[in-house]
Amino acid sequence: MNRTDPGANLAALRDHNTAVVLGLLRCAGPAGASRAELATRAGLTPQAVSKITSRLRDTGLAAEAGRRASTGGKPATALRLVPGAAHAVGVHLDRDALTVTLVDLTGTETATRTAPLDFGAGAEAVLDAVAGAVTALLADHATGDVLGAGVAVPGPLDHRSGVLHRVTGFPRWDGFPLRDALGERLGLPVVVDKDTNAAALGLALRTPRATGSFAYLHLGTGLGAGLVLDGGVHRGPRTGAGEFGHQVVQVDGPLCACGDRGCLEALCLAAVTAGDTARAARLLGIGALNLVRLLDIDSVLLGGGAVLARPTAYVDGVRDVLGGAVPVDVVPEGARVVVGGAAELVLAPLFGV
Amino acid sequence: MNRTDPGANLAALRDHNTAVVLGLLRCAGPAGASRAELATRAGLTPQAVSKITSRLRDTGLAAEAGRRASTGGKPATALRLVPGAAHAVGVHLDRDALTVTLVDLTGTETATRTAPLDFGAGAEAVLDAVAGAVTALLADHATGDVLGAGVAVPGPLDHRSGVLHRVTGFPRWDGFPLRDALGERLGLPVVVDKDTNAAALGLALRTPRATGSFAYLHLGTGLGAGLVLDGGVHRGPRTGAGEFGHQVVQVDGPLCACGDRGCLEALCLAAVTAGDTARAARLLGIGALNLVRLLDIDSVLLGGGAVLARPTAYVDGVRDVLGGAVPVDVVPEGARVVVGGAAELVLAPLFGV
DNA sequence: CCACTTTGGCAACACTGTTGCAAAAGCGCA
DNA sequence: TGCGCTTTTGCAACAGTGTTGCCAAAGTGG
Repeated sequence: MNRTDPGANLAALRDHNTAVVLGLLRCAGPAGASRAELATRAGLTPQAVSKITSRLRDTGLAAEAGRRASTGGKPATALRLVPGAAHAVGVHLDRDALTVTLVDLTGTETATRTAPLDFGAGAEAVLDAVAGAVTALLADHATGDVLGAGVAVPGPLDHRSGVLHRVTGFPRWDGFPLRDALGERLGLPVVVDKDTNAAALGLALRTPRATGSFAYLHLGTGLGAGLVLDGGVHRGPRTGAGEFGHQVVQVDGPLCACGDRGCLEALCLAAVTAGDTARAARLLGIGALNLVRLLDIDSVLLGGGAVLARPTAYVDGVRDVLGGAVPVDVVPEGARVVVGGAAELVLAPLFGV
Repeated sequence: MNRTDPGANLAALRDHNTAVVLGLLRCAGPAGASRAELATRAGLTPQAVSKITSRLRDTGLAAEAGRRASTGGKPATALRLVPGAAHAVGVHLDRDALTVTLVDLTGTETATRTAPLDFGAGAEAVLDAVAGAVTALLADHATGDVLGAGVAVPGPLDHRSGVLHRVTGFPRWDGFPLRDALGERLGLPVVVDKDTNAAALGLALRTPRATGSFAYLHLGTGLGAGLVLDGGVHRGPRTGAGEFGHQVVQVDGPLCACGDRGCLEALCLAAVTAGDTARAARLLGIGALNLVRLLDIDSVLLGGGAVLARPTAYVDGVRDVLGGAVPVDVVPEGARVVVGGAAELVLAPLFGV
């Protein structure tokens, strides 16, 4: 038996409950929620919620927001997050583009910039570009409290240490300590994760009534997945989870770049290249079906360049294979889901995710 | 964002820490562990551990077990679980056999009975058989404290409500409330789960230094999996996770009983029937590789009738496909892993699993 | 105008793990 | 043998959590 969750003390208890309340407040949105509502939803007593929200108001993270209509007694006082109380930077490093964004405590994007990028130019050049873009973004929209920067990168890496592994096609990045290097440049705490995981995290926090488990399938220059199980991103012990594209769906099929045969990614991308969207969508659906059956997830969300170019075709094709077992949709934010999710890497701990 | 883990109060904090300490004691085995060791491992202060273990000694769950050798100071007092302080019953309902077992607090099997069973005979007959076997088992090995009975069943069901879904080939069981019906007969709390989940849980608790994530692959009359992610059994919202056998690995392949084409189970079982163990093992390995890549798990354990009949052939075949990515082994307990795991369904909450 | 309901705060409380200090019990060296 | 040192454990007082009991505030509905 492993012990990943060790003993907890009173401070941990307080932080946990505070995160739960903050999460409920975030879900409630600008309309807010009353103390009594929070108590019911969190399973705490009203008094406990009163104490917790009192601390939050002292910190400035939450504030009262008017009265609700009465339901037969004293009208409730709505509490809501103060959006400007904290900010986070999101960075999306793609093969040919750099996107940076600034989000507030509620996850709303305040400002976004995009610039072309040559990811293959090496660490120094890319770090310069990122630092420049982030500094300019912060200068234009000066805010007091920037908690840190979340960075979404394609390819394998170690989430905890923030070190890149072998980024396919970019050997110069092998083993680069991105988190520490960028953290030093920016003078901010930095969190690094795979682009698919960032997107999945963003969706988990963003969707108003997100279900407990879902998969984000990203079909772009590659094919990968971000998995949210029981409300949290499943990264695996080595941040290697989500290798959705290299599942074998055709034993002894065509050779894939990874060396195996019949990988879903190879088949799917071949269909995309051939312009056979129907076949690509069907193959994507087969992979999704395998995943749904193995993990019993609640819904499937599609994204990535290929999907966003022909959204309805892919949604219909995948739905057709899944046969209504679970809902299928395209991510509402489109390509922005990744950079938004990157920023959420910084905010998520506040909400206990 | 979902809120599956709501607010916690002091009682929850105490229970959590108690479970952590009990889990560590169970890992320590008969040799036990000192208070200082427990404190380090749990991340608690020695005083907190002293208080917690004091409560455990009052309850009778733990006891002192002699002195350790000194390491330069006062020698430590070893604490260990009292095996007989609590017992649990495990029931394994298979298509043609019934196995019941009695385990103590440490998960050690005290007594086991096996009898032939006609699962298709319907609920009443099977319940009679189970009740008879359990009563006889308890009469022979009278112990004071039996916490409950865990039941492992093949086929889909709802773990939380204990209601069976459609058990393949046995329509008479559709929608049967097994947990409540058996609970009433036995006069004990009953927990129901899929056989593969029970096995995985047993392995998670049993293995001395279990890694955080692994998969138990069961190749018998069907092909299924039990998944342990981050130390806990992943069942999915509807207890539907682990449908490992119906992943498509051959697009447009041969028809499977489930209606799809190219399912791993159909291909694998065909190879088993044809006596082509090498092919069956290779196919199993391909499925395992898909799973390892998707979830980044630490190890793969094989079980089930077909595997246990030719263990080395399967282990070698699967290892060959996985290429050393993760360790592969056959479950040490053999077929008993399921009934042992069934009993652990009852004990697991004590240890916070 | 008066019950009644609902919301939320104040004060006292019970219980958690924590801190400070001391005793117990061994080792090692003079 | 005596002394200092280390390590383990316990007692007592403490800080801080959520809880309970009670009550004021502020609406609705008769």
